[in-house]
Amino acid sequence: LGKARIDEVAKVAGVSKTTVSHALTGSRPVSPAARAKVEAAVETLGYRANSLARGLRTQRSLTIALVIPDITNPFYPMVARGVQDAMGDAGYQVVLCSTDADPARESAYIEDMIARSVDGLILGQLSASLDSFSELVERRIAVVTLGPKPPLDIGDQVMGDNRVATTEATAHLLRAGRTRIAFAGAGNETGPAAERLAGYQDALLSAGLTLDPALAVGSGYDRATGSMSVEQLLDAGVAFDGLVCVNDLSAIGALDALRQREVSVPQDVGVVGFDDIDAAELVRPRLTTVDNRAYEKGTVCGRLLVQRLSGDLTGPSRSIVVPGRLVIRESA
Amino acid sequence: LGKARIDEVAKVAGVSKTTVSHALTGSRPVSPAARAKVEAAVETLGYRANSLARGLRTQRSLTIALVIPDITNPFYPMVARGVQDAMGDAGYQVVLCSTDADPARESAYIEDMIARSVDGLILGQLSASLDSFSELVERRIAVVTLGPKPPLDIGDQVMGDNRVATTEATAHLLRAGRTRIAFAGAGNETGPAAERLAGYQDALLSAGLTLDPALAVGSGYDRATGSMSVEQLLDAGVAFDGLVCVNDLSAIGALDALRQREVSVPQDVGVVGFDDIDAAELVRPRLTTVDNRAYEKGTVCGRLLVQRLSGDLTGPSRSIVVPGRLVIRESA
DNA sequence: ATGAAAGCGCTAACAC
DNA sequence: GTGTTAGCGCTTTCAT
Repeated sequence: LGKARIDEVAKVAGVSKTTVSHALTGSRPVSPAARAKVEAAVETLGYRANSLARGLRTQRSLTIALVIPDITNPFYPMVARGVQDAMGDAGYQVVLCSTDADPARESAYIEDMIARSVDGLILGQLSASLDSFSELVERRIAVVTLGPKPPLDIGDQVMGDNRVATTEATAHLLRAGRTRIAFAGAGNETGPAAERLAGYQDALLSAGLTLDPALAVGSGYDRATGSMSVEQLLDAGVAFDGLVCVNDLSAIGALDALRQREVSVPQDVGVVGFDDIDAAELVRPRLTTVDNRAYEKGTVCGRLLVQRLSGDLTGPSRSIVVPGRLVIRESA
Repeated sequence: LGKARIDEVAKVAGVSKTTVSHALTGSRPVSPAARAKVEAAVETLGYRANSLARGLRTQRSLTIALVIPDITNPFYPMVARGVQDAMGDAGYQVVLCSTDADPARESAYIEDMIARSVDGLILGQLSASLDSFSELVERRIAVVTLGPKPPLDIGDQVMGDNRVATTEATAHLLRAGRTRIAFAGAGNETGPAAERLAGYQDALLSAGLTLDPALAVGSGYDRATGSMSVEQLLDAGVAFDGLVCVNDLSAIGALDALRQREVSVPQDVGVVGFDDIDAAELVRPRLTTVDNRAYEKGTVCGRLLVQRLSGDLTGPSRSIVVPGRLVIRESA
């Protein structure tokens, strides 16, 4: 049991390999009688087609790879689950590759996945050189990118709306009557920070406020970013009654620093984060933040890829935005 | 570029397919001259061996699958990273399969991975029927299990020491002079809870205390488990000055309930958790807990599998314990 | 040190 | 509706 090949199934069923193959894949009509015999033989032998051989022959592996920068970042496991849920039903196997944000590793994974004849690729964050990408284009491998627009058009993209969502989060602070609103993580050159900062500025401007550079502080995406931002503001004697943080981790750091300096949240200062990581609900006060909808992004990526692979979707690359959603808790 | 096959490399290099193959895999001596020509041809053509064809021929895929119950449980991503770090250097590709704790899905994944000729399997939590397992044994696929001892001997195992670690955590409470120590999550039938409860009891007994059934409350592994346990104790008027929780999530729930009932931690009650999830450091007071060493467990699994696959390790299944480590923070 | 040829297990023309 | 046969791209005897 377990190591049977298609010839044996054919022999036991009393038909040819061809018929077994077609009965199993449904690639051409098979008489009910033959089908029944094949199914019985498969059952008794515990047969399962060798997918290496099948893939070699068909040039399709029913496998797609999800390449992400960091599997320990809780955002990506949720994305992965969404992708799996969207593609599993279509019969695709999802292979997860975590690159640790190392461009060399990303290239290596992509090349390896090509060598393994994956049918498609979902790239969670682009850092690799364009070399690997051009190969993707040449080989006509279906690609979906998750995140900001890549320099080269290599496939469909799904992205968030950092700017709009942050505008909304900032507006929430404004609606509470706050007017001196700071931004923690303003100094980041790369990543989504710039868009979030812009969204924050949009909100202030459309509320008729002026931008005070003294209120835009800090850089990075970790807890230290938040605490240092708060300390910088406090030490400089900059008055503020609201704080928009570049992400949840920095917001949690900010909460720490505010508690330490005996500034009460949300009474004295309202704080909002971005991401809605698990910890946002665990800290006290519970963090008001923007749900970046990792799971939904995963399902959108998966559906897009399935459509491309099945030919249901053709034509130029699409770009889909999955809007963030404000989650109001206690911190603002 | 990119779609070259071995014949083309051979032609460009002016040698036979055979020589190209051996030059690339090192499976037999090749003259320096031939090797140089092959390498040049590979370079110019951007050749990469098709791993489906290679696997079909060699019956090895240099791929192993890591089957885990839930990718959104932060424990497993850390394990995955450990496995990857341990196996990547040996040239193995790690494929992650998340089963959502669904036995059917687990079986399906295992069978699928067999069909894909994976060389080995790391099983993060056993729930599948023994059917799939027996096939693993028949096919002599290398298996490492992570977690409690499986009913059938299917390979090496690496596990934690829930009991001993919980004894240590409880002893930490005892050393602080606490004598009325409760356990939250005592009602769990399955999983690691039973071992942890036993460890807690061990500690009390060896401190010369008697076990008060009124102090063993709650069931489950989530935050509600912890809050409800605390409320049950408080409502029943059971005095306690220490609380051992079955895991961090329940400990965080307990912290919530204690704050709500105005019991101060660690002054009135010392609280310890288990797992050391990220949130343990994020809650206030910071949670004292047991680091279950996910990354180390992953590397141990990976190393074990590499040794089995390379033949460096033979003989009966081994069982390796990765001890937990007490992390003292503020809650006790 | 090198090559010719067989074949891993499967599917898909092509014939009937 | 079914079977025969030729490969998919690679490794590996076996022969030189």
